[in-house]
Amino acid sequence: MQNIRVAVDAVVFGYANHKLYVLLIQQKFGGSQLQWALPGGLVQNDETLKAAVERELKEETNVSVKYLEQLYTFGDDVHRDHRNRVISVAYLALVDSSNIEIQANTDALDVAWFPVDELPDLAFDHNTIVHKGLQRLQAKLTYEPIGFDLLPQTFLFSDLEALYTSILKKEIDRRNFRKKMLGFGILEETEFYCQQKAGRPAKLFQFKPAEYQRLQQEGFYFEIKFV
Amino acid sequence: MQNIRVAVDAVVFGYANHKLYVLLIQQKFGGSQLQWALPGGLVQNDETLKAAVERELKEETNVSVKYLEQLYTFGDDVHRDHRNRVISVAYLALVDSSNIEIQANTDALDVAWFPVDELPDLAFDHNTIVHKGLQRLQAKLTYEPIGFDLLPQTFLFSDLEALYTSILKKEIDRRNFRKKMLGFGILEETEFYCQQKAGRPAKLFQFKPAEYQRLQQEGFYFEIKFV
DNA sequence: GCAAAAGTGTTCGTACTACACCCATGG
DNA sequence: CCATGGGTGTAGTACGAACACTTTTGC
Repeated sequence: MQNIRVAVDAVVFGYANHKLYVLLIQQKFGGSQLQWALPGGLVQNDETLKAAVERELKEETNVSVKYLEQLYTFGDDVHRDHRNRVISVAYLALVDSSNIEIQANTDALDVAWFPVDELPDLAFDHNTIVHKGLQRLQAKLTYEPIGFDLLPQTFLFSDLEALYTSILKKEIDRRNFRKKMLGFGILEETEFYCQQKAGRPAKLFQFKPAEYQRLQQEGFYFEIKFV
Repeated sequence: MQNIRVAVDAVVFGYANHKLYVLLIQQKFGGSQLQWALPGGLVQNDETLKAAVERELKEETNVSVKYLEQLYTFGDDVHRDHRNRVISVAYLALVDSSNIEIQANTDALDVAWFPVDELPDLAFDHNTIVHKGLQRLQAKLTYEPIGFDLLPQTFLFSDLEALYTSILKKEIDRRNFRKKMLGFGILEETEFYCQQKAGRPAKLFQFKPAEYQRLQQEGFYFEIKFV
């Protein structure tokens, strides 16, 4: 008789201060040590996997995501939990973290953003899962315009550029980057300018998803490459 | 109480006659209509997901694969089976089908290769799974040298080319293709020639995985693009 | 000698790379 | 007037795209 539990976990990325962050929680019923973990939990009998992720995120962290895709299913750690074997379907989520109030909801003791480069030891195999999520994000950034899901609706070009360079850990020429991005025709200049920090005011841009879809159907491919 | 079963299914691709094939089985205890289905079955409590796939493939079809990767987890059809909900972790497998004797083993009534373009109605959501597998294969062909896992160890350049054009359904210039492929430096000319069918005899080539790995670590990227 | 498939080079255009100076604002 | 970050153009190069004839064999 099969005795395996099915869980979902979410790697939720946010971007701020020129750094990539992961959303972590401390579970109420953690037992032994209070380790940080990815938000997630068991799937209910009558809900889809995706619905389960969304429910857990709401219950535990109060975020709602801008982008969500299935990442990978981790099920090879046969003894991850000593009572029942658990396999975990991991999801990758992106949020505009500037626009979000996280809070520990009913099921979580605490919730916080951690810079992805400075993670503590996480529960179970969650470090592995985050790593896989980061790899996926890095790969997808180069061939799908998903970076915009980490930014506010209108954003500065310099932020977009910093997002790419910091997540991919590669340098890039500012002029070439701008030329290429604008060349796609999927960005729109707004009439607004940034409330300055210093220096010359910068135009705010926004991503045009509809235009991207249209172009895509014509055989257009988004692609940002670095040396 | 959670009541969900965990299964694995494999999309096994083979290549022959300039066509891509999928390996299908008819299950012994299919119940109602005898539909064709992907090889697969329930995961045992103490085996990894990958081991489960390999076991089922052996039990049902007697193939051993050259390439195996996790594809996607299908779990949103809450009523796929009316007694228990089942989620299925699908794997993508590639075999050198010229070198394989398939046979219905203990658990299968019948086993056969079907051209991927002429599939019957499959059990459950298996048509969807095959489709996803095909998409993944098409994508990976262009940025990883996995086409070789569908070919015999030594092969003709014309076969390699036909593999690409038929799976990706795009034309390509023979000279440019050859130039590019050889330019990578991951192929080796053997001293053998093809037993002719007609025309000028053709050299046999082989893939050098070790050389590919070496280059990869130096930052080399395999990439085959089409218009 | 002809049918069938294999093998091979060059030209052209495009797209990426590298690179440095001026601009607009706030303090 | 200076510090800060924003905005812009050009020249060189390398790579992909297009394209057609010769070679070797079997029959």
